[in-house]
Amino acid sequence: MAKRLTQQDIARMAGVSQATVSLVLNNRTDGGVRIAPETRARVLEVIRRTGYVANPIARRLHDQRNRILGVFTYEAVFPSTRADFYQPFLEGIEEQAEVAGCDLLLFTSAKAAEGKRRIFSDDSRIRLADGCVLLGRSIDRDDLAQLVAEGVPFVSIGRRDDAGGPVPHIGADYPAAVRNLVDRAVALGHRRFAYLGAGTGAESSADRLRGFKQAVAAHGVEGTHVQFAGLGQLLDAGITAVLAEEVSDGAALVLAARERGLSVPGDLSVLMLGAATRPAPDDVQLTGFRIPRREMGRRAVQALTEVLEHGTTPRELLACEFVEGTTLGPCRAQG
Amino acid sequence: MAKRLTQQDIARMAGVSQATVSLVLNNRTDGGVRIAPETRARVLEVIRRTGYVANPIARRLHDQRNRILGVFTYEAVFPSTRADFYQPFLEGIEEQAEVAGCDLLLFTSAKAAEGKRRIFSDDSRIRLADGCVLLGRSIDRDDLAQLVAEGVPFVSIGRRDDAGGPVPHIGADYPAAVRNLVDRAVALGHRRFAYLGAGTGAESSADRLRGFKQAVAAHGVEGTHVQFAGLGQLLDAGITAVLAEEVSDGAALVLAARERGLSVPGDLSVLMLGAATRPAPDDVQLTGFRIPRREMGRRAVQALTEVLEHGTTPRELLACEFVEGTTLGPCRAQG
DNA sequence: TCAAGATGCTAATTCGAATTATTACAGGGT
DNA sequence: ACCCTGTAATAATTCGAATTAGCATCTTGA
Repeated sequence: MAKRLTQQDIARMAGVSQATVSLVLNNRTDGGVRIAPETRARVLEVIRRTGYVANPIARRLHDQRNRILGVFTYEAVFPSTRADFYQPFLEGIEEQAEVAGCDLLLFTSAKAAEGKRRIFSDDSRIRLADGCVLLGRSIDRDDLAQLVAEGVPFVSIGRRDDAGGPVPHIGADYPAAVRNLVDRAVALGHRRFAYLGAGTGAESSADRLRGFKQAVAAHGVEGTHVQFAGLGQLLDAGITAVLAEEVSDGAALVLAARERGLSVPGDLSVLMLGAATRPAPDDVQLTGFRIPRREMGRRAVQALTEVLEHGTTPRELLACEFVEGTTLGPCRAQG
Repeated sequence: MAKRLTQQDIARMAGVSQATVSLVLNNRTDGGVRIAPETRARVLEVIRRTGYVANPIARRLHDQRNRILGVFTYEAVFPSTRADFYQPFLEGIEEQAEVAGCDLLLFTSAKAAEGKRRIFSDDSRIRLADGCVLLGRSIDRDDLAQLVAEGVPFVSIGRRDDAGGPVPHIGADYPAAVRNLVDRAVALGHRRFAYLGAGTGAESSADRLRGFKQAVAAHGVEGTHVQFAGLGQLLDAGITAVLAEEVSDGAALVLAARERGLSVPGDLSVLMLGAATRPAPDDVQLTGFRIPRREMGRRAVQALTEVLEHGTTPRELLACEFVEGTTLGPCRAQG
């Protein structure tokens, strides 16, 4: 394996110093730096002849930045079972990283204890990158707290509660998105709502439920929260509009209603709160909203560069776009 | 902007010298190096508390190892239009990188001149990684030659022709896979074959066509190569079995035949040569073979570690699995 | 003629971690 | 006291390029 040429080698060949080679190479003319045209030409000629290129490693050592942005996930991102969830985020991340001229480091080495990666372990590699984007439905609280405490530059995709300090994040504005859906349903005459789903655990779940509660309170209408529920229970309770946290649950409701000969949205309106984490049938056009995943990825990388440059703590919620499906209609229950 | 911690910082906090920190960090016990257990513990404690990791840049400047493997592609890998192609490879790459305890560096910074990234540019970052996996249907010949010439450790996914020297690669054994298809068709009575597709350009295309020519020659049957062809031309020429390089082309043929009231494989057998680079209708079950993409990704990373450890030049073709579809049947043309 | 200024280049240092050579200090034996 | 042998840690150097301070040498102008 032929040894790489160094600036020292070039300098020797051109009969100048290493410093001169560097100055010529970087075309420096500012601040009292002067190189005679013939010297410059001589150096350039040697460089041209030898095909020398600066060693990027050495170059990077000098400035502080590695131009590497980390992407941490608790699980592998490429398996097809996971691709649906991660892919849109990653698309945005990649796009913006390209703009920023940074490379992306996927922390595949993070040892998986109990099937789940950890950010901090015996030899955490998180600081290999200049900064890091965190990706996942929920992030370990202790990991987050440690990141904050240690001042690791990072941005979470998805809003996060404080963890010993504010957590920089780019999230989706679920409360507003859910309120919007309730507003529309109320305008169509609905008065009895149900929120179907966990509504707790991950911030994304809690935020949706919070938006739901705010909205029903604001309108003075009835709103109940059920973790699981069959179609029968909902109908028995006089519910006319269901907001399903999981798209697949919403879709299941629609299918169940159809099987019973009920009409959606005639007899029941079903709204979905964002995207699926489980596969959903695609023959049901649920009304709801779309999470701007790709945009979140982009903004997260932008935010990360802000963190790196100004040490700020950016927090931002992006609006979710309303999706006009076929499962929201006027309430025609007995009034 | 929180400055990165250095070994010097750790040393100060632990009340030792930078050299000691390095020795502890690398767990050096050989060659007369001794660190008192309590000193070691103290240093490790500071490291643990601060979450310090060695700057990969500095480390790489000195010796040669980051435990970072690069992944180079000429285009973004995450956009959904590209995900189908890259994802299975990446899945294998990620899986094996995890086994090897390495992180993956996606070269998103490579500036896109004319819409295409280049491996080598003014400030190539390819050497940030210990080694690199190259991914793409075709790889620029000049880039390849330069990689070989400069002794950059890398492995190409997909067979590559020599470029100023042998190119390390993990490919799919297209010739064997295509020969196998022809063998089966001949056994079913087919005597007039057509190869539909480019058959040139990327090695993967050329390899398929080569396998086709070998097979028809070996059997002494008729085989023609057409870049584009309508169903009519093929039938007029008495072709009974078509091997389509592009899955979508094969599927189109089948649909065209059905529209004409012809039976596949009754009147015409259609075989597909691997996977789709363009979307194909999924209601046609083409007979052909499956490219072991994920396995190729895995093996490429394994091969790369071999390159790194022993400086070898691994070249290997993986077998493609036969896919029993519904479009290959006995030849019932006039015989 | 001699200081002031311009010109052209280089020595020395820096970045962060790894390594080698070396020092410092015990305690033990004579 | 003196030498020897472990033991424990550090100073100094290295990698390749970028940068700064500074040293020669040559022009000018008074």
